[in-house]
Amino acid sequence: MTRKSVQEERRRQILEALHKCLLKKPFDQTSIKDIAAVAGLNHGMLHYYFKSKDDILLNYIEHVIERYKSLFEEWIRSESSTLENPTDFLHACFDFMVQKITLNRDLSRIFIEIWEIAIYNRKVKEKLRKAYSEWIETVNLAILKISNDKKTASRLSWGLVAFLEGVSLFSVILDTDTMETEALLKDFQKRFLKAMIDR
Amino acid sequence: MTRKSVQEERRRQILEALHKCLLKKPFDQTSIKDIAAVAGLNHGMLHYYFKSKDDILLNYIEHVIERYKSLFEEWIRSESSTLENPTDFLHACFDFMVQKITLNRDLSRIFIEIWEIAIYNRKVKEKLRKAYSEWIETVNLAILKISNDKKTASRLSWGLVAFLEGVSLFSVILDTDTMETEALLKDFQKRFLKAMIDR
Amino acid sequence: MTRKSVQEERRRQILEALHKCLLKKPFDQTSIKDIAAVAGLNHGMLHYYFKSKDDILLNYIEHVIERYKSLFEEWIRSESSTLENPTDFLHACFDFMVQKITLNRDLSRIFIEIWEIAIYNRKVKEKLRKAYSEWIETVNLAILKISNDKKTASRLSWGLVAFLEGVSLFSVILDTDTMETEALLKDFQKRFLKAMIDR
Amino acid sequence: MTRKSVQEERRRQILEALHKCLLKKPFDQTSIKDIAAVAGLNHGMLHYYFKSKDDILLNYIEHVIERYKSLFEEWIRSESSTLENPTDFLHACFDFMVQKITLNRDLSRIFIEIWEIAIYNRKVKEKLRKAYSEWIETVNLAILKISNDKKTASRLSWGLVAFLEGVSLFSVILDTDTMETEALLKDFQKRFLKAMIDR
DNA sequence: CATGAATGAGTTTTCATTCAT
DNA sequence: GATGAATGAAAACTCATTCAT
Repeated sequence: MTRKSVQEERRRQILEALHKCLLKKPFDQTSIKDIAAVAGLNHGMLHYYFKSKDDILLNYIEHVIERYKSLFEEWIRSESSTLENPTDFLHACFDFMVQKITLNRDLSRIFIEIWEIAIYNRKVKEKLRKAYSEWIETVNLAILKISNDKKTASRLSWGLVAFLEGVSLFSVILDTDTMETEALLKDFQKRFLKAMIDR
Repeated sequence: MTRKSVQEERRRQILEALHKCLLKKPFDQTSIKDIAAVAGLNHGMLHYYFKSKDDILLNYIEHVIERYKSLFEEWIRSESSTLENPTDFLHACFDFMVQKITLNRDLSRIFIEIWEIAIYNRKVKEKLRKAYSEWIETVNLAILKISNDKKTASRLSWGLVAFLEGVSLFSVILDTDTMETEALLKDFQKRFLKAMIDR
Repeated sequence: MTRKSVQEERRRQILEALHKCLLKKPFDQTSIKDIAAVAGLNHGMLHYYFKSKDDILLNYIEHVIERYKSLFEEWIRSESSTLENPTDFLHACFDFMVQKITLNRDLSRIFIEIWEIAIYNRKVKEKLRKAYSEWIETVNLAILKISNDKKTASRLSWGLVAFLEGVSLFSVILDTDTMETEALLKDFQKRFLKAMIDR
Repeated sequence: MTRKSVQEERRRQILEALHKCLLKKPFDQTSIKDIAAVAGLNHGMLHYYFKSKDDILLNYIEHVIERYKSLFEEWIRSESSTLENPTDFLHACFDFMVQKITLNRDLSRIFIEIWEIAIYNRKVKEKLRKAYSEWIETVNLAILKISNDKKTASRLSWGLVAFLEGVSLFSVILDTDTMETEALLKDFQKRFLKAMIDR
């Protein structure tokens, strides 16, 4: 492994360790030593690879966002050819988002943590805003393929993503059964998404 | 002022100070001294009136939830007589929730903080779950007055509240213009709520 | 009750409350409020009746010492007439000390606390020294009635009281069964005390 | 210096600092910062090397007990060969205990502190009980070599150690001159120990 | 006399960060 | 590149004491 890649590997190790830590404790209550222990590294190393504890957080958030963004992009690339029908694509898109994001409990927990951080941290907020904007825009583009009402498409995409995040929040806070949440979303998809788009 | 009322006054002062603090910093980064300074009290007093920092938080959350619950109940009491038509009532109910809760930015910020705390704190989670369950149930009852499909009503109320919380989240995270958010919600109300209910 | 006696009554209440507290926690870990709660008084009153927390302690120690001193003196007064035989008196004296002091577990615990305080507190040490000196002198006088060897009598009394305090310590630290401790002391009395004195 | 030895060195430094502190102030009034100052360390280090203030105390007590236990064991190993006569051994044993323990004023002060702590602290009490039991047993074995009466040997050893601890207490509380205490103990040894054993 | 609100110094403990080895 | 010792700031919490009512 090249020197560069060792560095990258270590950095990823650390970010993944933070991920595991965040499933147990909020960031503020997670110490550098906690993360180091989970990463199997000496805590001094974390300061070698990152400027500060906050720097680790910032990189972690970027990392999570990137991961899901590329997952999405990859999926689009692989599916767009097979799903040429815009309506089918929109449905598949909804399915993907629901399965990979909304119903992913660990991810939901992590994002609630990230939302909170964003509220008080300008940099994190900016990253988050950008990520959500892109997500909404992707949905918007899919909707625009079957609807010419720009205003409606814009609001619909915004509202749809907001709805999914609300569902993700509730599934965690209310400990809703995943099957029931899924059924609810399917129901929603059948009735509303269809109705809306078919307008 | 009587002894009793000094006690109550001080406790309220402290909870309100925490409220102001939470608009600036997350709870974990808010020290007892910070709260005391905002409340204009000696920090020792906070331990005189509350068992611990956590006790302040728990009381604060209860206080916020109670405030909005009673606001809601009061509204229902004052409106239920004038809105005998179930559909009108449901719309008015939606309006109320949107205006007092969803579009209340400070409240939204505070709740994002509370969601995060709930993720890692059983007691807070329980309080939150109870509050949301009651809110959903209230909506459910309103829906049931115009629909006999229990399953649908249940999902609809759950989804509606989740949607509102998603919107509240996005309006804060994306810094969406309040007017636009309001318009979006009105749009939603016009198209979907109506459609759904009239089914 | 006169004003004076109310004062005295309150003071005694407080000292007795401290006594109860000391059976549970060391003085340093006993707060003024703890004592007040046990005494059934407002904690502010403790500062009205005593100069400071330390002042309560000093008065308490004096109080305990006085109580046992007067108990002893009273006993001597009541017994000295019936026990004219010096040897009988010495044995009765030993019995009294063993029963009232050495085997009194609560008292032993309290005195271990007082010893410790005395180590670091000149005033307490002085009080304690005086009390032990008087005790030893009392025993010395009893011994001198049956022995003319002043040096031996002096050492014997000193050693005897030291022994009793060592036994009291061990009965508490080693949780020795009281019956066994008593038997041991009886044994000691039979063999040594007798032997020594009869010399 | 190796890593390991730095650790050990620091820990010893801290325990010795506590020792010095305890000669001046009771443990409860000795702060972590006091100990750190005497040890010449940053107070944060004390929490690096020990879990808590209580952990320091527990280790200190163990350390003191171990030190005297091994001193004793070492002495026995070196003397047992030269003192084959059981009576001589018992006398030498008594001499050793008197010189190293009973007449050691600093040690006596420290132990009065430890007794007090033991009264309210189960762990400390257990350690102390074990140490005294072993000490008593050692004496018991020495006595059994010259006496076949098990019951008497057992009581004698218990009483002898209690006596020595009582003397140690009095020498500190009454500020008895060390020479006089020593003479008293020699006297005791001559008369009683001999008498007892020769029975 | 009695109350309990208020003060402020002091305590243990945690931790991000630095740095010599 | 590692390691772990060291620092120092800051946290929550306790409490003797004072004092207005």
